[in-house]
Amino acid sequence: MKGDVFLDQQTDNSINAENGPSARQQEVLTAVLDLMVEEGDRFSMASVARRASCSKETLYKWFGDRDGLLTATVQRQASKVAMPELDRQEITLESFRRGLVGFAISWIQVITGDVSAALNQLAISHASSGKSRLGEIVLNNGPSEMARRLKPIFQLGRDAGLIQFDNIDTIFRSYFGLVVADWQIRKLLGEKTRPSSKGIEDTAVRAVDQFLILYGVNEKTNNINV
Amino acid sequence: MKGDVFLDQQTDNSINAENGPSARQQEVLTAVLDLMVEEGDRFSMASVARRASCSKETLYKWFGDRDGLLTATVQRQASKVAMPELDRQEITLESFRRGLVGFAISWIQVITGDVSAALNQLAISHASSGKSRLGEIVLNNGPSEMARRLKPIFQLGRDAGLIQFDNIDTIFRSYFGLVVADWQIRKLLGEKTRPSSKGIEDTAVRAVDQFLILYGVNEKTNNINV
DNA sequence: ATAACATAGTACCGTACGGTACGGTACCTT
DNA sequence: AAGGTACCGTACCGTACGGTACTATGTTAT
Repeated sequence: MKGDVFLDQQTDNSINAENGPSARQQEVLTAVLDLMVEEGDRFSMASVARRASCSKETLYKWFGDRDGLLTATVQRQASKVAMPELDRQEITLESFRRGLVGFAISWIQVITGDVSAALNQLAISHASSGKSRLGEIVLNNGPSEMARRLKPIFQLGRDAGLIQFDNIDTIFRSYFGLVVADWQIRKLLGEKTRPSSKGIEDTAVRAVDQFLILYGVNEKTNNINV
Repeated sequence: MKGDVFLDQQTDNSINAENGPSARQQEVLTAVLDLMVEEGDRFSMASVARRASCSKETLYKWFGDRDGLLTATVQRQASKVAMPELDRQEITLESFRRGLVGFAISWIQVITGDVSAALNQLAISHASSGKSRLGEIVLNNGPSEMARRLKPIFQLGRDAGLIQFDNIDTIFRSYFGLVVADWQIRKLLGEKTRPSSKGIEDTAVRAVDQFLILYGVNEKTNNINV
């Protein structure tokens, strides 16, 4: 009998809440990510088991069901996608600009990469039917995380007298738009041609130039937020 | 025998190439679109037949297979999504600005709407596994179509001495970024809160203001493209 | 040593769905 | 009236897949 407390002595093998997935479990998640990149959402649990050399039963014991497996993979990987960092020490206009350009370059590289695209595609597929929280997770680790990282930087820039703005959300949205532009949606819709490093760099430099025209104080009268 | 020309006298009931889908066929496609909005990609052929009050056999006779049905729906609908128009007659700075703002408002409304989101989500899901051309179709009717409509407008603006730029692709990308910003990706990832009309208007006005700062000639020294 | 447990491998079950076949009906043409 | 065509409704088939059960093989703890 399934619910019998005397027979039901199995220990709990699902992901450890505090330590996160074990080494072996992470191997499995890596395999899942590979399959995501290769086949989108169309891989089966059997194919995961095959790829990871584990049994299906183990998958279910560890992750509950398919959704749990996807969620664990996205959760682990979304935060792992090499996200740009900005050095808070530097504070001259030139170093500030350099920092923003570097951030922009990394960002464009990430969103036009296969891993990020696969995660977003999967999350978007699932978001449409509201069955899982993958969309939320990716949103939280993508755009929202970028906002979290950038906003303090903008504030530093303002404190240093380099830029000015009223609304932190608005300035973030401007930066987002100028940097990401249509790169992401084109990639998500399957456009094959990835931009060259040169193309990415040019876009980033131009985006930051424009951003500083709009919000920089050195560029005199141009700021509409005064 | 299947290929026997004498026995194989059936007429071709698939979509007429020159006239497009018949009225009845369009009814079916409308039902499919509704299901797309409601359930994403997870509706079955049986549910389509039920909703459209037609037989599955008819679906297959008309559209070949599930992919054909999806393609027909996306193809018909993607171009139908109420896309902003710009009046080419007016040519003063203020009317030019008004035109750009109106276009931006419509655009944001479209991409944050359920129909557009459903089409993009479906196309993105299918793009990941490269099995169908839905991504291409949506890309062609979305971003690429916007570019086709906007570029001549920009050229008009340049001819009228209102804006200046070197590269038509670059100026389009700037406009795209400032207007679309993160609205679309957030919607695609399932963010529930739709922006208010006021919020959309504000964004559009701000985007165009910034756009004109970057590219307008009246705004003096600010243009980096001189 | 031996008992308890974890895991790989595999067989199996139920179901959902894409696709096909067929009977019945309405309409159109001759 | 008779034949043909298009269509609806439904039953059916094969397959793929999520999920479960069972066995065999270590591995660890006592």
